[in-house]
Amino acid sequence: MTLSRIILGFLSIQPMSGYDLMRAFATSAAYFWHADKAQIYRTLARLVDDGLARTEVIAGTHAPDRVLHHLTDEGRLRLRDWLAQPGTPQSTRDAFVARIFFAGELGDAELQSLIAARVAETTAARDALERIRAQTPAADPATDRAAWLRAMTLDQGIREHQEHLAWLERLRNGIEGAESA
Amino acid sequence: MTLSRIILGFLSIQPMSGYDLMRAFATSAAYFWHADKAQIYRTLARLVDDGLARTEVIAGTHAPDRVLHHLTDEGRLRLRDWLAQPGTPQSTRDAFVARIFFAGELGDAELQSLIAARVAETTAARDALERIRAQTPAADPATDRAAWLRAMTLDQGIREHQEHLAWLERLRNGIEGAESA
DNA sequence: ATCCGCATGTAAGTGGTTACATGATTCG
DNA sequence: CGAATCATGTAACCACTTACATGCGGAT
Repeated sequence: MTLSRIILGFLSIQPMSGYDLMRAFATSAAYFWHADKAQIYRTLARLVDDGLARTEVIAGTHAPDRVLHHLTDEGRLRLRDWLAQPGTPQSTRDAFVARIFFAGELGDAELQSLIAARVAETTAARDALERIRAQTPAADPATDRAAWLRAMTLDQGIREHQEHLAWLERLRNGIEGAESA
Repeated sequence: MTLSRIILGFLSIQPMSGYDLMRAFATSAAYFWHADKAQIYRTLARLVDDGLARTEVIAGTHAPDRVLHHLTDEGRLRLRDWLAQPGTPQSTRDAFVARIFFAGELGDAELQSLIAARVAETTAARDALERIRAQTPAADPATDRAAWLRAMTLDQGIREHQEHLAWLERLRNGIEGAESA
């Protein structure tokens, strides 16, 4: 359900192919939603079946055909309904934090190596978001609210990764301190 | 998979019934993992089938029977394997942030009411975590690392909720500023 | 020639949610 | 005496992941 509405959201910005959406989920949407390509193609097919999107085939000139998906009027209405709906409280799931919670029995070296791997992942994710932000013109809430809201979610994504890195650093220091004590 | 390992993690602290686990997921684990009761009972049954846990029925004296689940030696090994494994990068999913990302077409009032609802939710979640922390004795990494790691995840949960509230406040202010301009 | 990126999808399996079901105890 | 909480589970459905599958064009 949420995935289908997020796809409608992207189509409301511009018509997109399944592949375009894959890239959107891997980049701009990475901070708030993840979607697999199998899911994307399946969901697009359902949106077309339900009349919320329609397809337009662009013959490949020097590339494979692209199947562009346009939002229909019905689709735009449904998107709006979803946007205005107060969300059901979301369900957090983070396997790394779960590991740390139960990691009392692990040795110092194992813990530090888990943390180091996570630092690398988080840094890469933050840098990817920062690269997107660098390509995005500054936006003002009064003149272009849609762009401003997108910039605000991006900023928050970067900030959260930054906070997460600070936490990992505190963990690292705590373990080191205990080791030398 | 991750759910089954988290359950092993809880059983490694103490034997628990399905109901105990439900409460654990609703309280101490709320920050990093959510699990439905149907899932919990199904997964517990599978752990027993696979020999990673065993049951002990406690006859109810003035309450229904409880089925306590104990970790087996095999279960403890598998838990350790999972803990030491470098995690597959997790997949974020937050429907609220997704809404904000696409909410350009919503009116000020609708946006503010979405934000207000989220502030209420997040405040409640943060307060619930703070109540748990208040009941938890301070832990030191050198003396009781397991307790210290649990306290660190709890702290980080609280801090993230706090950060989220600060972001919601910036959103609120931006919308208000644009309105009056 | 070979690899990488573009572009599309299907099939099978696993994980997660919602609705259905039951019955005792405790508190107001 | 009614509602909430404790305690257990099942069935059906829906969402998500992983592996399989194909083929073109451009770069090295």
